[in-house]
Amino acid sequence: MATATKSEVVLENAMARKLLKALSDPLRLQIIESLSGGERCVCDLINEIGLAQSKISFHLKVLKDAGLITDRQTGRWVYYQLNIDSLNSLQDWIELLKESSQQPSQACK
Amino acid sequence: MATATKSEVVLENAMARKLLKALSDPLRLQIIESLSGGERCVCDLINEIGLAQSKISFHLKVLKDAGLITDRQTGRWVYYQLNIDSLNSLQDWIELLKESSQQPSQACK
DNA sequence: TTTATATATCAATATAAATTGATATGATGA
DNA sequence: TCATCATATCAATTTATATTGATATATAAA
Repeated sequence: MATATKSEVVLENAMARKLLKALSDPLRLQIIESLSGGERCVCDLINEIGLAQSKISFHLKVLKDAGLITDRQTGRWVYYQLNIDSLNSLQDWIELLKESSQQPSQACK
Repeated sequence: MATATKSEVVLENAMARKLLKALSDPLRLQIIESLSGGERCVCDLINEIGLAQSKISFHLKVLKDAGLITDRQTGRWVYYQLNIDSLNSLQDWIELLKESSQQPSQACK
């Protein structure tokens, strides 16, 4: 795993915060899991997940604003896809967390 | 990356949901980042983060319930540490998401 | 014992986020 | 042009979550 300078870590933290927030809703996770099988148009997501269109649309926007998904429009349809870069960033952030996390504390007194 | 059966994926999803929810608060992220430097007692966290004790305590409980951190008591002090297993699970979950996510959709019509 | 210290919990309140139902936008085909 | 369809947006409401300040618990020191 690549090392990171302090300022890179800080940048990653801000990004991680955004990503994690976006991933913290169960309906958004359903969307993410659906998209993990490949690109989907909104109409398919609505059918698959079986919930109100405005709801799906709202959560897609949250995910897109966080950079977790990208969209492309073709005619009337909009297709969404997972953004692999954001997932990689999140994995990197977790990797950094692990690095020196197992050092025991000094005893308090 | 190891493959996973369908049922393993489902299990991981439930765990991922819990972990992501717990990680979705900025104060909890501060705690996590502090613990990423190694084990800390609550008193140190309070000083480092500079916030009300009951607040820190509340968020530590959320993180612990999610399995992200473990605690050990010594005398009056309680020490918290990141749970590496939970971080690994999260990384694995992300890895699975990526696997076939780049397949393009069929066109809608 | 009594007192002090570290941490946890709780009820009340405040804040943030999600849902709903309606409407808007923008593309297509009749 | 008009009607229809896919998607996005919005205001009002509901629901979930975090904060606050006070109190409880448990350990240890005096």
